[in-house]
Amino acid sequence: MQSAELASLAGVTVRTLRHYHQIGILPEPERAANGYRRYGVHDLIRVLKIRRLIAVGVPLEETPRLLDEPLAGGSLEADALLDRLEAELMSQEVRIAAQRAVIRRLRGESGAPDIPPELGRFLRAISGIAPSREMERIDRDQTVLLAHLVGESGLPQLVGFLERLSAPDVLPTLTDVASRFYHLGQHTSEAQLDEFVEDLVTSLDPVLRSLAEEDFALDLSNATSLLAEYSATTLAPMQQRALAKIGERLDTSSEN
Amino acid sequence: MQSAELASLAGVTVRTLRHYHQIGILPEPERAANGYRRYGVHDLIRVLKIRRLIAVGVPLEETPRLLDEPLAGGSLEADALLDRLEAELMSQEVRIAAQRAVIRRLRGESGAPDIPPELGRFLRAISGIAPSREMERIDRDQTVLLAHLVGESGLPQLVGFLERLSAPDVLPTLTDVASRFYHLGQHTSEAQLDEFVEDLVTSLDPVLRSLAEEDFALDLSNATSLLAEYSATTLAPMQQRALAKIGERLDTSSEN
DNA sequence: TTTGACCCCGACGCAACGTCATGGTTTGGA
DNA sequence: TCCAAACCATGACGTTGCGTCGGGGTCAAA
Repeated sequence: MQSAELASLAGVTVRTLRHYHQIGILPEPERAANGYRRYGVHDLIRVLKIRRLIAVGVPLEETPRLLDEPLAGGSLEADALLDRLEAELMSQEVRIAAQRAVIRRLRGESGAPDIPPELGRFLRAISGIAPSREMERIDRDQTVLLAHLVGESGLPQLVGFLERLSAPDVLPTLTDVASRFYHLGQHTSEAQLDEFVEDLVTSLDPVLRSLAEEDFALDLSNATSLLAEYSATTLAPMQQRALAKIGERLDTSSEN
Repeated sequence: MQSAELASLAGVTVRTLRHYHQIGILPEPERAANGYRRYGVHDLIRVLKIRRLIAVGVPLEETPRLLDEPLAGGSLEADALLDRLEAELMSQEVRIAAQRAVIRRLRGESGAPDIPPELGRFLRAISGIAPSREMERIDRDQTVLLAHLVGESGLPQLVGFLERLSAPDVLPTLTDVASRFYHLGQHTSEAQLDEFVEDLVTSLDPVLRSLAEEDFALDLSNATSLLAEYSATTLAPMQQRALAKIGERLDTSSEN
């Protein structure tokens, strides 16, 4: 037999045989006068065994241990091996299941694949009123950031928070406020800015208070600098001023 | 932010950031006077998005396509992407299920991991009478070879064949014959050899005939040379002679 | 004698980083 | 004030199981 014949008999490629020679798990056979390798049936058997082992997940380098001395109390070692292999498979299955869960939820929410699936529907609820794709992107970026900063444990809280904000009784107010926020810009007068802040606080403050009472407390204390940096680098100056004023108002009103 | 800070915030290693720079999916930020990279919150967001994508199975190189233009009719592309990802996961699950099935059967049969699990119990049935580990190994090797040569489609046939041979009414005869075959050697006289062949044919011929009638026809025609080579290189001369004689006897007796 | 179809060896490529090796910078504490 | 610890940087090799060139000999049939 020469290489191609052995390869086709064993169901592998010639390159595979060469690889097995290189890493030393398949002994080099004798050569013919022209330098060609001449394989025998024992080489075929060896390759077949190797393939059986990799089929159950054994790494190539470990195959010699199992092939060259499978007799000496092999049962124990074999059991341990099977345990290791199955543990590996189980962990892979867990990973795959998690990935599929995410994919399914992404499908259900029809969201982009780079946002947390739990928040997709809230984003969709607001995306309609964003006046530009740029604004949409900003919302999404901020969502990604927030979702990560609150951590896995904070995610349900965040979801509850957004659920409250997108409830039928609040949503119209919210979209109105958001739309006005989007359109803040250089053309906005000082009076208009103050009016916006006033409207926002009076319309949303009750909701925020009720949320605070319901223990929806998200701890973002060690993330404020990041969020501040985000605003500073992405929002229009007028929008930043609005945020600052809102912050002041909420601080003073919560001191009561 | 410098590297370590961004890395810990994003839940990755510094090396990972460097890798993302190298393959161009994360833009190099500006440097401080000392050459250190100075990251901003947008870099953090970018890394977080990348991590979300790889978490669902997107290869790193494809992330820019999804991150830099997720808005233009993205829904279609996103759906196709999810389809691809899920298909990939499904194929992995199939592979894993197959591997686990093999492992489970190996556990059940408690066989070595390099033999087909379906044949493990037959091997065990004979392994007890093999007079040496060498003989055991030969049996196992031959089994591996045979199982591969008959192919996936032939395996059930082979199993049926062996089932018949290891049925309670035949097994004692078989073990007796096998044991005598194992012990053939230089010390065996010509008369003893002939006697063995005779005994074997008379005791097993009926079984073989009944199997032949039941359509247990295994086509090994294009494998005879391999099997012959195997015998020639592993069996004792006397054992080879026995096989040859058995072959002759069966040929002539089947001509009837 | 010219194709194909074999054979050989050597070496790079892949995916997503881990892990040195080597050297500069900054900072808090003895 | 000086040192150790903890940052930062670049560069390069290692991992897994082969696929895929590139360059060059060998052997059969046409």
